[in-house]
Amino acid sequence: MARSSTRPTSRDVAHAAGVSQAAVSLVLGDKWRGRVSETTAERVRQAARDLGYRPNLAARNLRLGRTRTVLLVVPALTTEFFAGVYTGAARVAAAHGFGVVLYPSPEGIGPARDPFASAQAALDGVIASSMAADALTDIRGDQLPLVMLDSDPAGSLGAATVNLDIADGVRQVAEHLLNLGHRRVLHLAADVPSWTFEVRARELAARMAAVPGTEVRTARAPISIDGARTATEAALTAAGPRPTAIVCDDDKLAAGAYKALRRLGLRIPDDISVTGLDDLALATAIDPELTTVRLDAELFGERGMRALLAVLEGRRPESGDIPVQLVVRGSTAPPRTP
Amino acid sequence: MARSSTRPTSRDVAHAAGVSQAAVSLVLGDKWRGRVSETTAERVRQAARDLGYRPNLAARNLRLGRTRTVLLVVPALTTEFFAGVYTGAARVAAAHGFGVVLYPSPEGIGPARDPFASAQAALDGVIASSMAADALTDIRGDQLPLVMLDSDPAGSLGAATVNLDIADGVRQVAEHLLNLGHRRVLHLAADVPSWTFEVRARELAARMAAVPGTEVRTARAPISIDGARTATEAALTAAGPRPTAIVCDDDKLAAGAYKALRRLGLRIPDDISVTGLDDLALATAIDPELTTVRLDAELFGERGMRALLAVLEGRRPESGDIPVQLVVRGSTAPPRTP
DNA sequence: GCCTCCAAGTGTTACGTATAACTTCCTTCC
DNA sequence: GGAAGGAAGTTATACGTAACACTTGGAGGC
Repeated sequence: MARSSTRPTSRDVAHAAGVSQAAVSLVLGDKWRGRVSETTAERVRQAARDLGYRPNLAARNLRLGRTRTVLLVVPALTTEFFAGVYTGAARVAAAHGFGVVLYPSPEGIGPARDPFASAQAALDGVIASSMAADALTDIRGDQLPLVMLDSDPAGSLGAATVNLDIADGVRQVAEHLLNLGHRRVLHLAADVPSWTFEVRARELAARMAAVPGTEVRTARAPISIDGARTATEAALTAAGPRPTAIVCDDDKLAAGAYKALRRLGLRIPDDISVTGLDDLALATAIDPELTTVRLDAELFGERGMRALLAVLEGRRPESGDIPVQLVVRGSTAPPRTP
Repeated sequence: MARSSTRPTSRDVAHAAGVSQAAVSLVLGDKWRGRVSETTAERVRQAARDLGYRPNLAARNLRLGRTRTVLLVVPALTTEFFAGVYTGAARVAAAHGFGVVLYPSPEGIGPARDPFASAQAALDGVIASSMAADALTDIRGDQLPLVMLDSDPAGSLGAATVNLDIADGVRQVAEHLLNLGHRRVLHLAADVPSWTFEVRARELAARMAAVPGTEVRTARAPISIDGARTATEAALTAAGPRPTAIVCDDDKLAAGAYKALRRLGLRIPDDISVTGLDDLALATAIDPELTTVRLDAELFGERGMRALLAVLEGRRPESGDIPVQLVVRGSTAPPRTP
């Protein structure tokens, strides 16, 4: 009988089934067709079940030289957006026998900022959000296959990129506001150095500038409700004509803008329109519901994982941005008076 | 020179430094004092740096028979609550040389529901939220050290438990509402079979029953804004006197209740009071700001990890529930008329 | 001058798995 | 009846690391 104190190994299973360890490996690895008889295979499977055998992953990983595990580096877990990205990536990964380990780029996790130290797991590759760029120096150190999410295709050091078509989303927002008649816009920008936010600023400016008489002012805020509230209040109490619409870099900032507007006694959308970007649950929790751009987070994660699998298999990753769509709700309306 | 195509091993480092592989292991493992001279040690470290050596974790894990990696099983990533739990757990883990791998119990991730298959990594232990109970059968299969978060201390099969003092939080909510004069309460309950929600129902009922003339009705809803809205609308349009307060099992449900009340033309808190539980960012994003119970998610995670470390080292985990605190905001007021 | 002891290493092994290479036995075919 | 070939396994090995047991050369003690 096997030693009960320690986990059973494939050798224990072999002994119990009266075969060699190699046979166990063949059977459980599903490579036994034509090499082991059906009856023996069943005997092995039964023994494995009886002993509660689980293969030692460390040994398997060492032997195979790969782990079928990838790391997903995200900026934070505070919104369901990256939860969606994980879900999509994990679904594709599972279909290919891969696992996904999550590394939330830390804010205050402490000294071990190294994702590899933190995740301990041996990895085959990495998918990283550009917003978590601070964690990436370590990653480029190892030369693990890398896929960047929402990152500048030109400046990614040759890593494959998968992008949402944020530029088009901002374009849709701008057209929507212009069509409603807005000309003076406040851009509530995320105070985070990341390509995905630079794109918003650039595209909004370009689109508005195409129409004469428009004006875009910019306020910067950290991505938090309170930070956005403060920045919005400051921007709206400053000198000059009040903007008729606020374009926010994401929904969380928009929620902060809502709070500022309530404090200032301004009504949405009567006095001022507000738009977001993400379409989180938050967008329909606030009143009025937020006009925003829906991002398909799960598809984003799926595409990221598929791109990484392509890199791992030496194929070229699928190209083309992921489409996004404006969702018009109650927070936008024509400006009151021209 | 080392083969450039494949990752350098400790043997490559040894060769470069002109020492044996054993010496490299001693130096880099920080066990060289009195065994290797300072100059040799420095030479080894330099060689390791030059080659960009990273130890092969699979080999180390196999050799040591442990991975210094634990799995954190959470029900979902859709709120910042479990992000906080992760942050706390990861902080403590890092201080002890451990890594934390996240397994969000899937809703629709697909066939590989097995956390071990999904996380691939070899694990030393598991911390699991009771809300993710569906994933736990596999976990009990292996006899990995296990710590349960927010789980019935009596029914946890001997696993260590770490709990928030939810009962006390509900008690505080009930006292607050009773003091304001509320007697007819609707309990908007999460339609999830979990101890942490059972506690809420039990404690609320007990506390209200202590005062004569009180009445607690219950509505069940899935934990989503829309589900909560629907359930609340149904409950409030049913026959019988309208409740003067709604006690929600968490903040997300409260946000749904807000939407239902807006649709029904009822004002908060004038017509009806609402309370939540969690104190998410959402709680201050909605209008009026939500009276709720603040849970210290990070401390929860820290305590969970410390308990698991205790189990791994054969010590007894710290006992005692984690205190929580009522935060009174604008969503509660005395009922209009008695 | 010989024994002891310590510093500074090296040789070797085991962890558990997957698989290439080999063996053995039985059937089939000419 | 002997060779060929396939079915059903087994034997042996390597993956990269950590650590135990051993070696060597010199310093120190009496």
